[in-house]
Amino acid sequence: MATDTTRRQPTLDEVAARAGVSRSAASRVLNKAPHVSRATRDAVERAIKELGYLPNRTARALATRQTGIVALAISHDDPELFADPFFGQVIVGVSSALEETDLHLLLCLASSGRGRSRLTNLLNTRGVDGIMLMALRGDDPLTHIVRRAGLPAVYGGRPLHFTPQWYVDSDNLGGARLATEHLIGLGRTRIVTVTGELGTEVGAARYRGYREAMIMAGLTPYGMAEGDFTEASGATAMATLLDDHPDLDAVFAASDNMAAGALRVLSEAGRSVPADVAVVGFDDLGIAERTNPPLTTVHQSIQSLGKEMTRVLIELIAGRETASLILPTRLVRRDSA
Amino acid sequence: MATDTTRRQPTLDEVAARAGVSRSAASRVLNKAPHVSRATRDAVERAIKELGYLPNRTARALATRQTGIVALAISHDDPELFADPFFGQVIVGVSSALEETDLHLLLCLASSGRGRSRLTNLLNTRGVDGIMLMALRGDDPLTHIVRRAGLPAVYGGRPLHFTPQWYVDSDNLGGARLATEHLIGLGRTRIVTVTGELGTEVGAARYRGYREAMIMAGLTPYGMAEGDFTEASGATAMATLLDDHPDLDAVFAASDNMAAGALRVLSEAGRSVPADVAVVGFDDLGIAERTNPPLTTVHQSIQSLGKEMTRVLIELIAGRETASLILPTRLVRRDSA
DNA sequence: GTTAAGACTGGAAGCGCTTCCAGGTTTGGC
DNA sequence: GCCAAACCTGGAAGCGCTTCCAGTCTTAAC
Repeated sequence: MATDTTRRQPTLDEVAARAGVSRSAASRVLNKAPHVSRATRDAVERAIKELGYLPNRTARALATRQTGIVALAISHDDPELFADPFFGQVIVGVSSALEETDLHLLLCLASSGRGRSRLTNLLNTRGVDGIMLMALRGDDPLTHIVRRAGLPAVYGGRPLHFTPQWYVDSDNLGGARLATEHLIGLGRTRIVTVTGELGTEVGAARYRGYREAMIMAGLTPYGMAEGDFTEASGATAMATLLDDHPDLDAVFAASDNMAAGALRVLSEAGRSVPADVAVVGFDDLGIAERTNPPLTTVHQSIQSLGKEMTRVLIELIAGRETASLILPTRLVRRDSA
Repeated sequence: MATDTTRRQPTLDEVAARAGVSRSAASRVLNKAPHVSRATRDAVERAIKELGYLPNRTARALATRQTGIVALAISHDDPELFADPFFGQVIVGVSSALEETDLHLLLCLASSGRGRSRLTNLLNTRGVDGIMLMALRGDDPLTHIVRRAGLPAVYGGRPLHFTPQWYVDSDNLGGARLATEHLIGLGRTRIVTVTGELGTEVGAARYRGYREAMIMAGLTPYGMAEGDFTEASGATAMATLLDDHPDLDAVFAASDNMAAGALRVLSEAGRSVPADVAVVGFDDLGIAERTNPPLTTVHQSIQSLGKEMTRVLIELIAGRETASLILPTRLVRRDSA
């Protein structure tokens, strides 16, 4: 069914023959290896041009044991959540870093068991040169699989209870502290927090940041309710908090989505933001500008996260020295606090 | 730098040796080829298990001339727009269709010239078995590149002025007609439209649907303004339309984003929705539920689009017969109309 | 008891590239 | 003018798998 314009690509042998040199010589000029005379180089290059030769990726991969492909694996229970702009940003970052290399990006949605086993197989059959992992739960089997495969691996974010050798993460702790300190600086004292899932490192770190800031300011953490980063969970959590602490005067939500939910509940409860209650979110991924009022939030650059992960992975693959890193976050002031 | 657990994977030769058969025999059981005796099969399978053998992807690819990888290329001027949930949905759809096969997904963001040349190279070096293309402008050079590569290719949406042999598209024309007819059914007669870019097939088709519905109902298209599918452009267009046709009583926006912009402008202009002006959008990708009031819109399933594209591509690669298709759209009634 | 049609099997030739090695040519320092 | 060191070169051996082919061995029909 495929169109038949598939004229067989010329091979290196044909190039060599046309240039009147051996295949090894041709290969050498192809790879810009040393020990090639000017004459040979010219002849081969001309032959390449005339034949429109392009090296076959697979053959080269077999000989060099390098596929030229890196995987980005996203592990999540619910594939739907992949539609979150978050992942789009990661991909944009990764792609931009890859653009200067001749590595390509293989995307693996490893949500189901099937997806995970496909990924395992991909790694064990040496289908990729390295892998980037995102959104892992603490006990994700993927961590073992990856470790066992013995492939260069970089984590985006750190799983809870396991710090991988190489990772890139946002400064969740610092960001949460920033947010809380901002609220404190506004004179608020009855500050509550809507946390993300505490079973994830992100959720836990942002909660820790809140607590640390409160305690360092001599305040006692005033109240908390756990959400799961979604808008709906933010609304539920906010409702609970209003019940338990009717006199709260500020809330730090560990995600913009949850902050949006909180904002809605607050407005329904007749509290005005920021007059009665100041609100700060976390992420700054678009939605923050569209809430009412626009959300003061902690900005993290997800594109940079993707870009840096990729950079680290490239170094790893090249066998060069590199290091994990934590990317800074910063407060973006809008109207909600 | 890579962890050293990389114990070299056993090869098929080793499996054959251990099973006491030839490599060809081993290969045959691996590929479930006929003409293998029970004894041979058992011996090989045991050896495979004992050695933990897994075939090397690259070697197999070289021998079969099949990489087991398909590309999804997204061409867009602005890589940022990739963060739109739209693409996430496509990917979820593609992944789910791929899950039952042993094909993997290579993602190419071909926005820049560099990205495009990387893609060209990937195709010409036989790096993938087939390709899916999305978001092409009418004159995108990618169409030529792909055609020349002579690889199975499936388009998601049709470029303007060029109907590819294989594509999967949403029924934009029908959807727009549905939306407009709904407005007409509500008794509105001064219906305007905010179009998407008319230089794209989607934009043009949705505009055509609006016109056809109007004319078939004996109404004259009441006014139009071109946007580019974004919220900002929708706001601008709406402002223009209000200026030109102060008495309009309904608007069909060719995307939910633009509808959201229109909604904002209408509310600022003191028009109440749907009482004064009824509004219908297009896409139904999440934002429609969050506008104020919630948006009546035309639903299209982007996940299905991705899934179907993949299905068609798989058939193409397998050399089986298949066909392009147009996916139905349907009206989702909420509060704006 | 033949014999022809199948069922198996292993050898060998690929797939298209890289890279080691040994031999042959140049260099340049003295 | 001599010799070691450096430079070039092509042959050949891989990389790990599939597949064609020509044999050998069964089977079963007559």
